[in-house]
Amino acid sequence: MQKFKVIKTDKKSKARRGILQTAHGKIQTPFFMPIATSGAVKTVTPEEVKKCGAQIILSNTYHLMLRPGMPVIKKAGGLHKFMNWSGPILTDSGGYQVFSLSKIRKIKNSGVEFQSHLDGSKHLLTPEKAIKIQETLGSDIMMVLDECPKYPVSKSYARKSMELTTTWAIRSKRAHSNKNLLFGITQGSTYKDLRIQHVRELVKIGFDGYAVGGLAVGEPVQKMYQVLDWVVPELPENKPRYLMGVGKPEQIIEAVKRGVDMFDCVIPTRNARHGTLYVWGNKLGGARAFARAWLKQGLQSTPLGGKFYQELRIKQSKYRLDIKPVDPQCNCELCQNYSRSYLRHLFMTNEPLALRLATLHNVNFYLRLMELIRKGI
RNA sequence: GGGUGGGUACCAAAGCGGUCAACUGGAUCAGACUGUAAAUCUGAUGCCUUCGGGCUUCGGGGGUUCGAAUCCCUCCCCACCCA
Repeated sequence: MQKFKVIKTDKKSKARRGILQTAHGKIQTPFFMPIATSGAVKTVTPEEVKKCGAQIILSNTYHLMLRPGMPVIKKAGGLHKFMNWSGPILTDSGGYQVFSLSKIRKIKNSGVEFQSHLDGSKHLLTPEKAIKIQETLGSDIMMVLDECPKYPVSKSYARKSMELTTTWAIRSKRAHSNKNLLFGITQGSTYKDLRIQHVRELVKIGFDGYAVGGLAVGEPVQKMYQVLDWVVPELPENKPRYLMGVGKPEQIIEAVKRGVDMFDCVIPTRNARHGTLYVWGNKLGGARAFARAWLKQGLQSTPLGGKFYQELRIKQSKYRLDIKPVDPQCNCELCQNYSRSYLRHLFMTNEPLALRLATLHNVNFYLRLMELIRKGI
């Protein structure tokens, strides 16, 4: 059975629309996954996330392994039931924690040994174990365990790391025992020959989809786009492509134009909690035409100096007396009912409501963005 | 009326002869955030600056000293206790 189908391709770019079939339903691509690392999109409920238009969310193997632990998940009947999210869930393998928690982990051939940031206990996460945990979670899209190296890395290290990731990919695939999707993750840092070599290796192993990993870890954005230009053409047309951890709105568009179908990022949720709100920078009236323009003309020709949106830092004092909504064009709970002045007040007084409203707004923005992108293709 | 303890930057609060424009919180201001150890983190917060430094501050006034937020005198104010 074909689980991914491209239904439309853009004429002027490599952008494409598609449908990805998962155990918990179909997803329109390109899509964005709000992040629920520990089984919750911070500060909001799954019902609210769904209402924002989320088709799928992302969760994390490493964090759920430590807390609540698999016995709890098993007792609940899987992560979907545990957190009351009935849509698809993609789970990251813990590979990103190799990067983000680099101070408390050791890489071995067998896997990654983490020293828990919670209680100091040691946990060896092997490729097999990562798959097993993800199967226990009931993940619809599982990711192979990989090593996400920092930027910059020496070529020799990048090669070594990449080779390890390949052997882990093979072991992951071998351990994969249910019908849910398993994605490979391509690495190779910013080295062209490594990137190309690695995609080819992974395609040869064969996965349900392919992720481009190891990006947005500090490299210049142009390099990130360049890596996509090397890697995506090597990927099969009939498999979904996932750019892990990206990104800012314009980066998502640039990646879609390069043929990427899937995204996730903490930016909308984390920045919301930190008081940065995403606001459309131009009329959304002719949304479809507008989106099409972004895709075809590129961002240089769009308004606001290449940006079609603004980052509104609501804590700035200039919003103290601003009684306008955060974004008059937005239909979220925040913008429909509350002023900038009030939201700023909620932030300044540390009211938890601030985080919730801001999160709903940003998630709404990102999902709306994806909707426009899909319409534009 | 008597006694005791105090008055330090926007607030709170350290400092008790030089290394003090003054620890530390808070508040405020600005910035960062990319497969979430993040409702977090970084920086700024007397005035001026050619960024070397310069100038005016620790309730008011006076004094001691080479030198005072720090010691002495005096005045003002505050808190608590006793009458």
